[in-house]
Amino acid sequence: MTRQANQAAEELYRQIKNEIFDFLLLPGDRFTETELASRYGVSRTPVRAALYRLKHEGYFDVQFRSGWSVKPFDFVRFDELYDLRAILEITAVERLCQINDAPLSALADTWLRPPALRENDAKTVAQLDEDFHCMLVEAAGNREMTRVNSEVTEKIRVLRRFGFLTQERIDTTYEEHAKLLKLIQTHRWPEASILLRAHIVHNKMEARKITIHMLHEARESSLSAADESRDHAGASTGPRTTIPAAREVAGRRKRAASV
Amino acid sequence: MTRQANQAAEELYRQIKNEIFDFLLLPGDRFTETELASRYGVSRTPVRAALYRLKHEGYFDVQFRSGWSVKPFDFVRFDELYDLRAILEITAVERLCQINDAPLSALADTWLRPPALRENDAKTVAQLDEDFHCMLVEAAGNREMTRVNSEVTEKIRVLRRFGFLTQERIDTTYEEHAKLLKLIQTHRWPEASILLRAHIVHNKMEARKITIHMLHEARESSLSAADESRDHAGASTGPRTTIPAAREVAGRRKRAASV
DNA sequence: GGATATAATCTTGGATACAAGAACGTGTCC
DNA sequence: GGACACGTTCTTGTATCCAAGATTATATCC
Repeated sequence: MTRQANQAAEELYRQIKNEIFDFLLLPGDRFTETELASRYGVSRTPVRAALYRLKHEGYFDVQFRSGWSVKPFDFVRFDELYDLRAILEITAVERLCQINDAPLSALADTWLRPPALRENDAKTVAQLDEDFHCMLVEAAGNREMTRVNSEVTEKIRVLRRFGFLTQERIDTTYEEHAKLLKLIQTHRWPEASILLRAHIVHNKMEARKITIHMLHEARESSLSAADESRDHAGASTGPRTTIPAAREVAGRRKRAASV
Repeated sequence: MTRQANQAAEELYRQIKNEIFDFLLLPGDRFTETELASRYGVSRTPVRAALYRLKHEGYFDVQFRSGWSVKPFDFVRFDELYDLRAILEITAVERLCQINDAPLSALADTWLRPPALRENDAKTVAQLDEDFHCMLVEAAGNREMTRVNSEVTEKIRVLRRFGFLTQERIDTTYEEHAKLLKLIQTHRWPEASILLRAHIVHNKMEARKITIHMLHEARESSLSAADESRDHAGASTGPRTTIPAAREVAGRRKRAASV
């Protein structure tokens, strides 16, 4: 068994990204490489590799000799990401509508089941929803399209994760996904397209609304809010050694007053 | 004037990427961090930053304790990239067709000029062609779409650069671009879409054909072919200090027999 | 010559050292 | 209190060091 290349850096990349998704690192937060290095018990080298990767993906900024910061929320950018996602998914659905044996049985198993068997946990449904939309694109067969769609999906995860906090949103999601699958299977392209775009826009508005609220909460009571969101999402299961209250991160620096 | 962050690494990133575009680094070539570091007169640290960035963008592979290699050409992947590009550009054109004041005057200046004033140099036309297609997407106004399209454009540049070696290809490009601009200005969406897709597919086939030929040539006579393509494209104008014949790169390693 | 065991050399990943200068705190002056 | 000067601390970017093991070269045996 040959060791994976850049193991520590890869692991850090995932963990730090999860800190953003879990609102442990809030938009505008400032931090240093040394802080992360000591939190994770490694040297600055792999931390820098992970941070630079995340910077190139648009999550962080770095100021020369002055530290790092989490990019502030930019809802115009989120709109553009949602729009790009819609373009890719609608194109995928258009193509799936034109073939007879679209490989969607796994999705059908999850989304066409009777209401009694549906999932109800917000976190679970959020993950299922991501999988649904990504697998739709994947089924269209273009791996580059799939890759870009997955990246876009991750970038809006921080919003999207809050789209399933009410039973009404979960029910709507199940109904719309089921409807979409049926339209694809019966090759009803125009209706499928219209439904999917409405579905995406609807979710976007909902997620944005709740995100602004959550962000406000996290700002108000830093520690408790962070713990709550951590409990709630629970994404980081890795062997984190000593990560004392990540909200302490800002240290003497002031957090920028960004949305 | 505050210094740019990661200056050496950023510059290396551009230069090494250009080595790929210029066929100085051929698909399958193997090399080490130390080689590049001494070629560019820096330490391994910024080289590693640049290489890892390029690796994440899909240009390189790295084997733990065993060196780096240029990803072999994968024409299926190129097809998928061309297809993704077509999706983005056609969507952009669809949207441009629906507005009255599409900001395309700069493009019109370049592509609607009388034949006597046209560019004829292959390298220049290749750059103009890239600009045309990227600005078309940019004009649609979605920055994320623009960003992805630019990345995709770079990834197929290594093929596309050979699409303008004959006068016939240059003339066809001028005619089709002019036609497309007129269709957009007159809001003739279906025709514009069909023309653009045909244009992209046509260019793809042409570029692929020539690329296979060029690759073969570069393999046969390493040094001269490299120098010629360097002269021809001349992309790297930076302050390269001591870069002796980059084709020596492989050293004792064997180059994989990849397309 | 050809195969095999063994030693020398290379290579990456991560830790550490260092330089230039940005941010910060403190003391001083008014 | 407020502004400014100055010295300390902190931070990033790059170079260098080191460990583990992959690769190559060499010696040995048949």
